Amino acid sequence: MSFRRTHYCGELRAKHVDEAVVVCGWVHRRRDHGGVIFVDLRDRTGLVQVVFNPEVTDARAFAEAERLRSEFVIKVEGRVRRRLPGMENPNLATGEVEIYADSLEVLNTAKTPPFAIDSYAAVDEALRLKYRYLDLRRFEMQETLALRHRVAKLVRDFLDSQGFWEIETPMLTKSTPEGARDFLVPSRVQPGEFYALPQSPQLFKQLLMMAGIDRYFQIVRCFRDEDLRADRQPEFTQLDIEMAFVDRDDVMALNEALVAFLFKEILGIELQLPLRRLPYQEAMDRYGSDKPDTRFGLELKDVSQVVKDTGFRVFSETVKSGGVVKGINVEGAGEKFSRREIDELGELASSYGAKGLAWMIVTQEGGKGGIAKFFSADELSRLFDTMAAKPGDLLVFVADKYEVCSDVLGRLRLYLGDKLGLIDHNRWDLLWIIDWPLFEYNETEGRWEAAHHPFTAPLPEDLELLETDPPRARAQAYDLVLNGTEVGGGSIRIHRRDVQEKMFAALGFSKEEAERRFGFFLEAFDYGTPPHGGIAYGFDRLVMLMAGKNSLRDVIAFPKTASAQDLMTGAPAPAMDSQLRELHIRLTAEAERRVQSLTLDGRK
RNA sequence: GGAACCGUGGUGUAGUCGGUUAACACACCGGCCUGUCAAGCCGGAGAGCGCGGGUUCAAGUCCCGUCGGUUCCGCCA
Repeated sequence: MSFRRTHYCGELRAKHVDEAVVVCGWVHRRRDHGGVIFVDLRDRTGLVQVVFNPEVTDARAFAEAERLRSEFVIKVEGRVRRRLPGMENPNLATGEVEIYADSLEVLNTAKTPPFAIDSYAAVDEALRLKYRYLDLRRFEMQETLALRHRVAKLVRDFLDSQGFWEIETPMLTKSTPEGARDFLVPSRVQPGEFYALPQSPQLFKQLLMMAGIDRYFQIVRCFRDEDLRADRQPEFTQLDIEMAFVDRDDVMALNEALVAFLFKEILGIELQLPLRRLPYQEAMDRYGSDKPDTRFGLELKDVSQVVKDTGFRVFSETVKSGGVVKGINVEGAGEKFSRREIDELGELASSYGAKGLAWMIVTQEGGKGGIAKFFSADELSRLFDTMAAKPGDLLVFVADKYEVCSDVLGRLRLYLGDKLGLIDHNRWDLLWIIDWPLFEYNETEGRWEAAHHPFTAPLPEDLELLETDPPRARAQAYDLVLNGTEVGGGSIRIHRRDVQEKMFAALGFSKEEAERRFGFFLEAFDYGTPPHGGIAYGFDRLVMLMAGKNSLRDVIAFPKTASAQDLMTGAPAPAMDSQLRELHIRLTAEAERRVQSLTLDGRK
């Protein structure tokens, strides 16, 4: 059967007047005036008004039109007419014209959908996800999917023009050491053994460099079995890039050009290049974050030196025992905030891990409230100096280890920036965070770990530190931060076996363990590995920010809920006993009981 | 693993300090209607309040548990 569609609904304009057209789509809305019937016909390009007029339309088609309902799928043959003067609809791209229908074919009827496709009212997200194919019919969702497609297309165009090859890497692979929990896939053929789904193609892209591919990229699905957030899904997409014979500046320059290209093409924005580079340590000092939102102030100030001898013991003792006292000047909030709001800040600080939040309000006479009474006039004036405080300001302080102070105040800063409306949402704030530490301390495990991953090269001048003082070693790593969200991160990689072995040693891997986990990779170093480096973007996150969305679910066609379920397909679901047997898997008694109850309730 | 918020016709909401018939808008069904475009007018049907238990003379309203959604902490780069 041929549909002979001549145009998409949303593309009809005045220039098409008098043309005979065939359009197909869904009935978006229907206005039945008894005599004349208007149908807004929808496809992915937009709406066009179709007119069924008994004086023009043949009687059979008109009778059919009377039975049309929302979401019926129809084909209309007709003629494009200019709308009568005064009848144009400026809200519609096709509003200058309409189609006079000659014939109508109902290709499919439709039940009334569980929520309105044409409404902009918020719909319960669970319902949207259950009927995702209906949700995706909404213009807003289609626009986002189109944007995502265009970003992907432009990425491919740009990287192709720069000599990159798109190469696929395995989904069924071996666990890579990226800290997150792996999704495992049982092997039927090798009883008791498992594949891991990739957390990223890290090792493969380095092996491609070893293979002489020189420039590789991939838009690739990655998997991490950790709890979800608005900006975290268990399966997500990375834009993965790797290049050989490059240094840090080469990689950063290429990526700046890429991002500038995307911003210009998608958003019409000219980025100022090169992008700002902020050393990690400075970001932590000033913003308490390794992905600072620098669209607003409220910077952190270190007052340790000012308060180290004060009578307020919480402060002086902290400094004496090697901690720091840092604060934020919440400008104007001394007058604006109620006591209740200040207490809320304290509760927030506690929930972020602070022992407490010290505060005071700056007045003409000095300070009042909170901890003001513990300080002499002289101490207050030096404190206000450091904090750049003026009457009416609210000062908040955390006294603790450096890491705790930074983290707590960094989070409070974000909360306050939002609460006080200091964030300019029209600004695109892009910057690099560079000079990362190579290692970071894992409190729970009680050991040093790779801050980025164990293949990150140290700064050349810090190579020595790998053996003498690892915690001080800095990495040739760089993160790209957009409006306070990490959108990409990468590094120059280690390309010499001796350095890689030192790295493993610094991480406390025994020779045997390194051999067992990465033997194949270490061996590859012996066969001529070029210097190389790259980056990986959170593709969904990038699209989310460019689309102005707050949730990853809005830029993924079929996302999972916060409890990692797919409400449409019902995944995950119990497996059949026969499947489990083939895979050599037996459920625990607890899992067995749970599956039983799911089945009995009819939930699965 | 923890916390908070939410769950009332198909959808979005209201429902006060527990009180007798659960309200409104949209959608839906029928009728009228030849220029609307979130069409209009008239009429109608549709929920016992996520589920289970408890307190009470009486429970959308209070309590406990549970399921689901969302957000945050932990986790995750």
